[in-house]
Amino acid sequence: MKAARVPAATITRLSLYARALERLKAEQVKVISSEKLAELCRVNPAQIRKDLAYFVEFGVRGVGYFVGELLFEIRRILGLNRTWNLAVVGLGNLGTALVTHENFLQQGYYFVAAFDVDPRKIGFKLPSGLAVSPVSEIVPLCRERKAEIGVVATPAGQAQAVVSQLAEVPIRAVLNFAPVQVEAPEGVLIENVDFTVKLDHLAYHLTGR
Amino acid sequence: MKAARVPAATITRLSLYARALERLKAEQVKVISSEKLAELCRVNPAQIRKDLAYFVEFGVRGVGYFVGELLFEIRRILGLNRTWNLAVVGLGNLGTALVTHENFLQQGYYFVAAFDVDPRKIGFKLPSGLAVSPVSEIVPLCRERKAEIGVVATPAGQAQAVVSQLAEVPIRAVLNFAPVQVEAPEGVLIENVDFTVKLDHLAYHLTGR
DNA sequence: TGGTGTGAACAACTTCACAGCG
DNA sequence: CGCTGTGAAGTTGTTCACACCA
Repeated sequence: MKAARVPAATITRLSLYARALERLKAEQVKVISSEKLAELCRVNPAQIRKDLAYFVEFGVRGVGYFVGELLFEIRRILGLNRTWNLAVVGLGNLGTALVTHENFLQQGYYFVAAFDVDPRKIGFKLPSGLAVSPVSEIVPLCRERKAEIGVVATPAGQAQAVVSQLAEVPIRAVLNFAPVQVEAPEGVLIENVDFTVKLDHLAYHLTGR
Repeated sequence: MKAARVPAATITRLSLYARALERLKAEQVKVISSEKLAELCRVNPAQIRKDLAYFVEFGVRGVGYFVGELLFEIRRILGLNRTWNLAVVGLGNLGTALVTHENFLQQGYYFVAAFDVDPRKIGFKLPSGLAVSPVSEIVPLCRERKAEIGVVATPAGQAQAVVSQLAEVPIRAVLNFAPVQVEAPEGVLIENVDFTVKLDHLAYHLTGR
C-alpha cells in the first residue's frame, strides 16, 4: 500500500508499538512477528500489519520485522527523531508534576517555558531550573524560546483563553488537561487528557447492573 | 429505544454532557436543545439524541431537555449519584498531584488509601491528611477502607504487578497512568491515561508534511 | 514452512432525514 | 411550528482469510 488517509487510531497504536519495540530492543531481541508484537500491545496482529502498511513495507515474510529498523522507522514517522519544545501554562499540582515528570525528557520533549496567572508563582524556579513567567508573556516568550507544543494545565475556565493565546504565537499543537472541550483555532490540533471522564467511565462500569 | 449494548464512546460523551449541563445549571439555564448542547460539547446533535435514547426518553418535542432533570439522570446512569473510594499506588510527582487535585473531590471521588514502595515515603502525610502505606499493605488496607477504584501512577515496570495486587482485593476498576498496556485481570476494567501517546500524536501532526 | 501484505467481509459508530408529537 | 426520537444510509475502522514470497 502507501499513503491514503491514516486513521488517528493508527497513530495512537504506532506510539504503543514504538514503546514495545524499545523494550524489545533493550532486551536484545532482533526480530519480531506481528503476532508477538500484537500480544505485547494487546491488539490484533492483522491490525499491526495494516497500520505498518500505511507507511513501510519491509516485513520479511516467514520471519517478521527487524526490531531496530522498525523502531527507527516508526519514530521517524511520528516525528520522534528530533526534540520538541513544550510550553506549560498553569503550575498547580498537575502542571508542576508534568514539568518535573522525567518521562517527557526521556522521550525528547523539553519544557522551555512555564506560565501562571498567580503573581506569587511568578519567578519561582522549578526543579528543572525553569522560572515561571506571567501568562501575559506567553506570546513573546514562546516565540523567543521556540515553543512548539502547548501544555494546558489551568482550571477549566481559563483554558479557552490560553489556547487562543498559544495559537497567536503561533503554536499549532496543544495537550489539554483542563476539563473542557476547547474550541481549536484554525490549524491547531488539541489532544485532551481527561481523566475525570475516564473515572466516570469506571464508575459506570462498577455501577452498570 | 432502550437497552441494547451501549458504545463506550457514548459513555464518554455522557460524561461531557454532564459537565456542560453542570455549567448550564449554574447559569440558571432551565431548558436546552440537543443542538445547543451539541455546540457546547462539540459533537453532532443527532449523536446526543442517540446517546440519550439508550437510557432516557424525556426530551420534549419542540422544546428540548430540562437541564436539571437531564443532569440528574445522566449522573445516575454514570453512577455519580454517590461517592467512590479511590486507592492510589505510586506517589511520585504525578501520584501526589492527583491526590491533591481538587477536581476529584468535587466530583465525589475520595482517596482513602495511598501506597508506595519507597521506604522514605511510608508514613508521609499527604496534604489531605492521608498517610502513605507500603505496597505490601495494598490488599488488607484496600479491603478495610473499602477502596473501589485503583489509580496506578507507578513507573511502567511495576504497573502490572500493582494491578494484580489490586485485583486481589478485589478492585474491579483501575485508572492507569503508567505508560504500558497492562493485562486486565478477569473482571477488571482498566482505563489508560496515556499522555506520552497523545504527545506523540501532536508531534506527528506537526511533522506530517 | 511460516509470516507478511491485502482485498474483501464484517462490525461499530456517526450522520442524515424525516415522521410524529407537544 | 420546532425539536425529539429513530430507521436507514453512510462512514470509518477492524478482522478474516488467503495469495504470495523469503
